[in-house]
Amino acid sequence: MSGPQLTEAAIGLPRNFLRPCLLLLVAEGTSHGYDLLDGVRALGLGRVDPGGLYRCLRAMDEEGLVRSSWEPSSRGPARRTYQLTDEGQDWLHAMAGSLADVHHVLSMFRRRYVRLGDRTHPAS
Amino acid sequence: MSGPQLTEAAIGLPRNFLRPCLLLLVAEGTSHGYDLLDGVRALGLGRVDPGGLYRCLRAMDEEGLVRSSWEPSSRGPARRTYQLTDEGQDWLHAMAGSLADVHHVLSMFRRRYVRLGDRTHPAS
DNA sequence: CCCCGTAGGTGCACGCTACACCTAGCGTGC
DNA sequence: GCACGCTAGGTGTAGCGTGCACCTACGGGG
Repeated sequence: MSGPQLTEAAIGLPRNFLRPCLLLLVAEGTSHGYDLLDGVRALGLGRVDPGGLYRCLRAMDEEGLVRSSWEPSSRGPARRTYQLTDEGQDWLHAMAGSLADVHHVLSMFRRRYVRLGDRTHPAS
Repeated sequence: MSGPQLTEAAIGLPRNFLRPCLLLLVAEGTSHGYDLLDGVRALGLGRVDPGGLYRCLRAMDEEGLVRSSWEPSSRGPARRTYQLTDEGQDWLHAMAGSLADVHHVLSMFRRRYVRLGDRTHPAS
């Protein structure tokens, strides 16, 4: 019963993709969680659940990749704002490297897939 | 203790990436598991464990994406050879579409990341 | 006979993910 | 003042893919 089992032909995003996304957004400008939620959605990740996002931010805070500070809001409850640390910047750089690798593998896959289609029904 | 937690700045490949890779390889030509192991490594996935690969093949067999048949080998034990079904081909096509989406998201990320670098230390 | 290489397979624990659900502050309308 | 809704942050938990370790079986050579 163990092993890959899908009822839909969907491929997920890379594992841990939320982290580099959040680091990137925080690097682009200090902001708070609820705002970052929109940011990651805009980055192309559809339907991100807030729970995972806050957990991710918390984890990165504890690991020292970001630093957080509570700031009162003029309207609504206080918000926790995040800023990137030097270590976080290093990680972002490293993760960008890994993502470039993934990007390369996907390009390879696509090439092979297209070539397969050419073989099946060669264009004029 | 739940939530993302990494000790190394590594991003994994997309979830379920083994499936489309195996479907692609089987589509390129009928072969057996032990051979596909080399195939996926050549596709860019480093260090694939045989266990997961066989489980994946078994699952796709049960789902009807591939069909398997035992064939005796001239030297060594018998091998299970796999061939793609029509349904498998549909899935491969659908997965290629999903992977194209992932590829696009990664491109977006990369653009944003590079632009961030330009802002940090603008080139002449 | 034992060992090595080929080929296929199982058990299990870890960790990310997704879904549901909850608390608390603040402003507005009744 | 109170209910309500919006903003903002947070927890609990089950599922499932993944990685690691380990195992069986066949065939050939020393």
